[in-house]
This record gives sequence, C-alpha cells and structure tokens, in this order.
Amino acid sequence: MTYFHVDLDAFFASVEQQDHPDLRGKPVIVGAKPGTRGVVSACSYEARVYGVRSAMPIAEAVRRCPEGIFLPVRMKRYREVSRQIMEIFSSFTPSWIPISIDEATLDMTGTDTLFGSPEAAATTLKKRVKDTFGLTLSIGIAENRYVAKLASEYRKPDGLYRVLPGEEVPFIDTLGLKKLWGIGVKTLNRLTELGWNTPAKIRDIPLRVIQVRLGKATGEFLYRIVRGIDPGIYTTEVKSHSLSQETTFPIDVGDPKILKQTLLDLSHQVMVRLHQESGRSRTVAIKVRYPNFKTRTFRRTLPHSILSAEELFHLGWELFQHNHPLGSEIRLIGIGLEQVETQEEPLQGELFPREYEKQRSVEKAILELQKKHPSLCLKKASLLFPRINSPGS
DNA sequence: TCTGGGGTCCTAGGACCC
DNA sequence: TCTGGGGTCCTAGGACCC
Repeated sequence: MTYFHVDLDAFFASVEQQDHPDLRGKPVIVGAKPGTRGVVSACSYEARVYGVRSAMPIAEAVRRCPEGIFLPVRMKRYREVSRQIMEIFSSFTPSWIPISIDEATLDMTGTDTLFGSPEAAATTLKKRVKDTFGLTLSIGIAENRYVAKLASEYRKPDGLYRVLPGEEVPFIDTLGLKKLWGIGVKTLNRLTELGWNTPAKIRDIPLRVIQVRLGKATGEFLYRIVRGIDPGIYTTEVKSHSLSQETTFPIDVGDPKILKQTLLDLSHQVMVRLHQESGRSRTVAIKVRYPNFKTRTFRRTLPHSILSAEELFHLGWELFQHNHPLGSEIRLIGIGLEQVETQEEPLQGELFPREYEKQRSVEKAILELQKKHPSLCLKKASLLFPRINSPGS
C-alpha cells in the first residue's frame, strides 16, 4: 500500500500572498481583528519567525510582531481555491479523502505505471499545484495514512518525505511523543508523570497496563501509534454528526434581551444548515462560556425531531434559563443539534407540536426562495434589529 | 498571553428494562 | 432484606484536531 498525505503550507496566508503579490515575503497574519477577542487562524512563515502561531490570541501576535500585516479570514475565497486544488488530487487517484480545507489523503497504491515511483508522483503533484496556483504543498508518503500524516509534517514547508516500508518504528522514534498526532498537552503530561517519555518506552508496556492508566480507547490508540500502526484516524462511515453555531461577545454580556436575540439568530443559522443537508435531529445542545473561561454544556433529547428554528430557539432558551444564574455575565453562547441523521423519508409517525409544523414549512419555503434568487435577503423581522456587535448600533 | 469556531470521539454515571 | 448481569439511552464533560 502507498498513501500520500498532502498538506497545503500556511494555506490562508499563502492564498493572500498569491492574491496580493505585494504581501509576498512579508509577515502575513490571517485571523481576528487586532484589539478584539480572537485568535490567529493562519500565518506566513515570515510571521512564524517572530513566534506567531495559529490559535494564538491576536493580542499576543500583535505584541510579538507589531509590523505584521493583519488580514481578516476570507473563508469563501479559501474554499474556492481548495476545491480547485482538490480537483488536481482527484486526477491522481480516484481514491482520496479530503480531511479539511487544506489537507487530503490519497491512496496511490498501484499508480506506478501512470506516475512512476511514489517520489516521482509526489514531485509531479507538487509542481502541478505550484505552477497552477503558486502554492506549495508538503507531502508525506508511507504504507499507511497515519504515518503518511506524520511524514507530511516532518519537512514542512514545501516538504516531501517518504517513510519506507519497515522504517516506521525508527521514524516514530525520531519524532518523539510530542509530535505524534493525537497526543496533546494533557496526555503528554500524563505520560511524563508515568515516566513513559518516549515511544520506545511505551512499546515496552503491555497493552493492558497502558489501558488501566489511560483508558481503554486512548490505551489502544497509543499502543498502535508507537508501533507505526494506523489507529484508523481517517475511517469514514459516520452514522450521525452534529451542527452548531456559537459566538463570543466583544465584551461579556448579562442582558437577557441581547442573549435571547443572539440565541435566536444562531438558531436560525443552525436550522438553515439542517434544512440544507436534509437532516433531522431530536437533541438540542446549549453551550455557555463564563468570563473565567469555564465552559458548560446542556442538552435535551426530545421524543420527536426538532422542526423549526423557532422551536430550536425555545428549547435552547429554556435550557439556558434553567441552568444559568439569572443576570450573570457570559462571554460565549452557542446552540447546536446533535445526533443529526439523514432524513431518508418524509417525517411521519412522529407527533409534533402543532405550532412548529407551520413554522417549518415557512422556513423551508424561504430557503427555497433564497436558493432560486441568491441576491434576495429574507430574514425574520426580529433578526433585523441591531445587535450588540453591529457597527453603529 | 488571556484564550475563535466548528467539529469528532471517548468516559462515566444515572435511569430504566429484562 | 439485600442483591446479579447485561443492555440501551441519555447527560455532562474532557481531550484533541483543523
């Protein structure tokens, strides 16, 4: 088996540098607006020299790199470029899986007659993307997807690294625990406490012992990865999933009117996405983050599917009020649907609260209308009132 | 430093049933 | 009166990733 893991280098920042040639060679930082509560989404390698990293608070990025060029996230543009690049991937193999906007794994088994050796194929792929889009890729090649992923990280940016069959264990040992995908800060600390500091050390521990210390799943996961065995991180086959929208306020909010309005707004966004994918769900979940950053979630499962944004909002608001001390401030509120399933047949046999059935049809009709006339902007009147973070309100 | 937004998967405990 | 074992569904939270 031969797998490629393909990863676009500093993707958002690189797209900006392509679209604006004057930004090339400069420290570009894509993310939240400086001065706000937000983080870095991506940054160019020129910015990394200053110690800027993605997920870093934007305020910290400004401190480290005052001369940085701070740009907003243009997700639509990145998605468009991503789609075009993924088309190139699909011309190399029919068997590929998109992992995220800037990553994919390709099954290149048996493509030698078409593209030559794996290294030759990877070189061709890198050149195609560079010539067409001006963007660089890092490619990892290995016998399984997990090791290929690690190999793509190994020589970033513009990397190409192959872990030869049989060389997985030495390669893992070179990386060390910290660089293994799936081991985060908490697990690393726990392993350090246990004195299990290297992949080689963990290979000496029996599976049962690892599982007693770290749990059944994590134990098995660790047992496999230190041996270069794919734990199955990219297996597809998802039965249900979740949909959510959340927002962090510019300043902490206690005013129930603002909270209510925000929740209604978010409920509509979630429901639009549910309609778009023709899904259904019986479980609503609320997320609240307090000024001290403590985060709580509350959920409720109903005997029937949730039909409309209005219903979703009411359930969410009830949950919120029931669990939240009146008047105390919060920094984030979010709402979502869980256990979303594809709705294969029209809803039937379920008993719904009457009032929401009508709303459901209205919402679906609006969505259809918007699909036909994308310029149309239809919104509930209550959503048209100014919100706390809209300018000039 | 002061921490976004969107996800996935796992764990542990309680309720309930057979 | 003190007590099984297994299964399913649900809730809350944690870890991790992009």
